[in-house]
Parts: sequence; C-alpha cells; structure tokens
Amino acid sequence: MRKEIKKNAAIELNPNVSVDCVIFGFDFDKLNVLVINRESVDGVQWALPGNLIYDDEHLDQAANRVLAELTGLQHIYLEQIGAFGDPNRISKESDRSWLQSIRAQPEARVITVAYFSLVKMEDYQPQASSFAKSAEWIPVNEIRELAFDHFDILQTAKSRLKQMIKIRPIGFNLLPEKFTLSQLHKLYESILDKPLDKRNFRRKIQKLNIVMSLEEKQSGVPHKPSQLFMFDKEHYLLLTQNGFDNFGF
Amino acid sequence: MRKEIKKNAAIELNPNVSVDCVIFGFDFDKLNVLVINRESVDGVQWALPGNLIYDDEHLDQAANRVLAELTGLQHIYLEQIGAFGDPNRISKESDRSWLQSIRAQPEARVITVAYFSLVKMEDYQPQASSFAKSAEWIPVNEIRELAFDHFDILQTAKSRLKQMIKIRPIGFNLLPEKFTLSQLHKLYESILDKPLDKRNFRRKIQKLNIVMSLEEKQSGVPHKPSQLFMFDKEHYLLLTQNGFDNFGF
DNA sequence: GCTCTTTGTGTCATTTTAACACTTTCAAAT
DNA sequence: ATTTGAAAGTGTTAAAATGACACAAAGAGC
Repeated sequence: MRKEIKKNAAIELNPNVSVDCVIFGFDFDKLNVLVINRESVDGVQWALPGNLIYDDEHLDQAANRVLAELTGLQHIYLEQIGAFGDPNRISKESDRSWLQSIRAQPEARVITVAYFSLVKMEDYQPQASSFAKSAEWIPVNEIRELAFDHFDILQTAKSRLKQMIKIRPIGFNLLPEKFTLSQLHKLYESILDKPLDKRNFRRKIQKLNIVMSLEEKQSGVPHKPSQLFMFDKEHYLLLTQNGFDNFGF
Repeated sequence: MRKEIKKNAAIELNPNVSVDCVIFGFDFDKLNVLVINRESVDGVQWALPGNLIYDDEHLDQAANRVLAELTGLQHIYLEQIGAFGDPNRISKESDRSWLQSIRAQPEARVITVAYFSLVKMEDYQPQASSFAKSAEWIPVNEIRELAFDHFDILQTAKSRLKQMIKIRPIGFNLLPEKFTLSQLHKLYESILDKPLDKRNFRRKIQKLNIVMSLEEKQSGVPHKPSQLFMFDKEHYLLLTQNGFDNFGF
C-alpha cells in the first residue's frame, strides 16, 4: 500500500531522518526489549527496529510503519522520547558496512527520532521481515551493546520510563487483562530497579482506585492462589489523562 | 567563522532538519518567551528563533548557533524538548511565503528539533540579526499564535517546564544571583500557573537547603525590605544531578 | 498430613501536607 | 511627626502519607 505511493516519485524516503523504536515487554519476571538482528562477520549485532521516514509521513506514523515492517508489531501506541543526531553516530565499521547494504545514501547525515512503548509480550509475537534477519525479546539488563547510538537511546528510554511510572499509570500496558497484584508489584520493581515493600505497594496501588478485584482467583498454582484484578477503565483513563502527583516510591 | 567552512561545499545546510529554541525569561512578574519577528503583509508575525542545521553539527550545537545568529544570545544551556514534524506544518500562506524568502529549498519536508532554556532576562539583551527583523521578550500568556507549529512547541515547552520544576531545582536559572524568596515564590507561581501558599512555599524551599540567606537586605523599597538569598552551590548542584522526589505543590 | 511456596493482611511512629491571620518594616505623603 | 500603603515575615494544628516491620492462610505435590 505504501509501495504504490512510493512509485509516485514525488514521495521518497528522506535520507536524513529516521525513526527508532524501543519496545518494552514484561515476562512477569523482568523487562525485555525488542531488538532486530543483523548478521555481521563479527557475529550477531543487535539493533533497535528503525529506518528512514517518507517525506509525506507523520513521524508517529513512520515509527508505526517501520516497527510493523521489521517486526510485525502493529497498533501500538508509541510515545516520542526525543531526537538523537550525533554527526558521528556511525562510528563502528560494522555499522557503516551495514548501512552500505541497506541504504541508498549510506553516508548521509541522519538524525533519528526515538519512540518507546510498553506492550504485553504475550500479545505480540515478533516476526522479522524486510532487512531484519530476526526480531527477538532480550532482557534489558543483558544488553551491553547495540548498533549506532541505539544503546544511548535505550538508556534514555529506560530513565524516561522510570520517571513516567511515578506520574502516570503506565505499566499497565505491560500486563494481561487479568493480573495479580504480585505481578504488578514485580513490574514496578523491574522498572524502578529496586525492591518495594509489598504491603506499602499494595496500599498505594489500591488507593489510586484503578484496579478492581475480580471474583476469580488463580488456579493450578502450587501455593495460595492469588486474587485476580482488572483495571477500572474509567479511573484508569482519567488518571492517564491527568497524571498524578506524588506517587513517590 | 561558520561561513568559511560552508564554502567547503562538503558541508551545507541540511534542508530537512531544523532546530527551534524556546527561551524563557522571568521579569519578576511573569514568564516571557523570546521570539523573533518577521514582517508580513498582514502585520507582525512572531516565530521562535530557529533554522536549518549543518550536516556536521551536533543538534545541540546547532541550536546554540541558530539562537546566537538570530538573537545574539550565547552560552546558554539548552535542553531538548523533542522532535516536531507534521508534514503539513506549513499550512499558513504567510509561512510559505516567508520560507520562499529565506530557504534554498522552501518546499522541503522539515522536521524540527525543539530546545528550551531558562535565563535571567537582565543578563541577555536580545539583538536581532540574520533574517530576524527583531528579537523580543513577550509574556507567554499573551501569545495566541506563532509561525509554523511553533505554538505547539511552546505549549509543549510550558508543560515540560511544569513537570521539571517539581523534580529539579531549575527555575533558579531565571533569577539573578541575589534574590528574595518572594521573587522565587512568584516565579514558581508563574510556571505552575496557580497560587501557592506563601508560608508553605517558604518552608518547603528552605528544607531543600539550596538557598542561603545573606546578611544583606533589599533597600530603597517602599515597604519592609526583604532578606536577600543566594544559592548554596554545592547543594544546588547535588540536587540538579540527582533530582528530588516529592516536591509536589 | 506434611512440606513448600507464595498470598495477603495491620499497626504505629514519623513526616508531610494544607489551611489559615496578624505583626513588622520601610518609604512616601501629609 | 504622624499617618498610610505595601509587601515581608512568621507558627500552629489537624489530616494524610510514608516507611518499617512479621505472621497466618491457602493450595499443590509428595
């Protein structure tokens, strides 16, 4: 669908502006991030899904398109992190040669606009396509290096996430419809990267009035089954819009 | 100095990426923002200082350069707000004709990276040059319209500022070396756009340990002279680096 | 029925918050 | 010299939020 328009010659990839996506997922144990793989001589090299934008595209649209093209993930609310544009961002030889293989103007100065999002891992099975050889979830804490300036971008995304979780009830995007407070608890601990007192956490969450306890309980677990919860959508939306002060763990 | 390099043909303005600067100043009464003027048939039209970047420039450098070229303001710490890039951002006819007069490729798709900063108004007398006909401080609340998407950018900058003042002791950039707590109080009220209780405000500020009372007092004022304060630089830096939770007015 | 594992719950001392009004000090005017 | 106007400066209290802390309950598997 994009391709037809592209033939129209007026609308081409803009060689100077790209988008990159930092997609966080949660596996009930730790934070993961979605990366794509390029094969190189020196072995595997991970990168964030990203590519150039088209001249007639909104940045947000471009981010969604690129993400879908490379990983198959669609219909995701992406929030902008900011622009990154070190003129020397292509410092590694491996980056340079990779660009040679995928870009019409591999030497062009590129500034990239980074986006991030939080998704339920179970809902999205990444499927690599286009120039991505594979697309995988990798635990955030295991990542030591990424292509280009993607490692910087990831760090920025992580710290943005830390700030945001104190102000808005995000993080709920990362959990399935029905969830336990323990899962939510662990999620907050993963994002903030520090332990939180269980009782105080529960008290605080409940006071926000965004979770409703269901009749249902966990079953099949070899221990006391946990109460399941859902979001109270009304309050949830309200808080998402207004934000909240003082959620200071 | 930039010009010599420019003749070198290899390094040119990048037609697709610009920077815009939102510079806030405080006149002890209200927030102001620095805008430049372009003359148009329909009268005055304000814009944020901004222009295209060079291909070899860091974005942050570009922002500083452009700001200096258009308004004379130099040595200002600029913080990025984000990228703006609606492909239809040039919707007004007046914007289009202005671009015709200043850009080599007036129709090019542009994405702009916005920056903001806080300065002491008294320290910086804007001096228009380049394509800016004038450069002036305008009260933020009086601005109803700006060129391109600059009004959006301003709104984003304002709300970013609101968030930030709760987390970091910025705002001090906006005051002279010696200041009164009333001035600081009014500044916080201007930024947060709501009244704050005087006594509670003072208590809270003092607990942060970033202001030191001087021996000196105001003089020549037709009312009880106010104690003057300075920043305790050590604590100030510490807090600027670490941020602080729970400064929730 | 014993063991293992995770859930779920309450109190208390301390700190933080928000609301609220009157006296002090100076310059200017009379 | 006295008055007036205008902003500075100061403390208490009741309510809410925080952080620290430990043990019983429920189910699965053996």
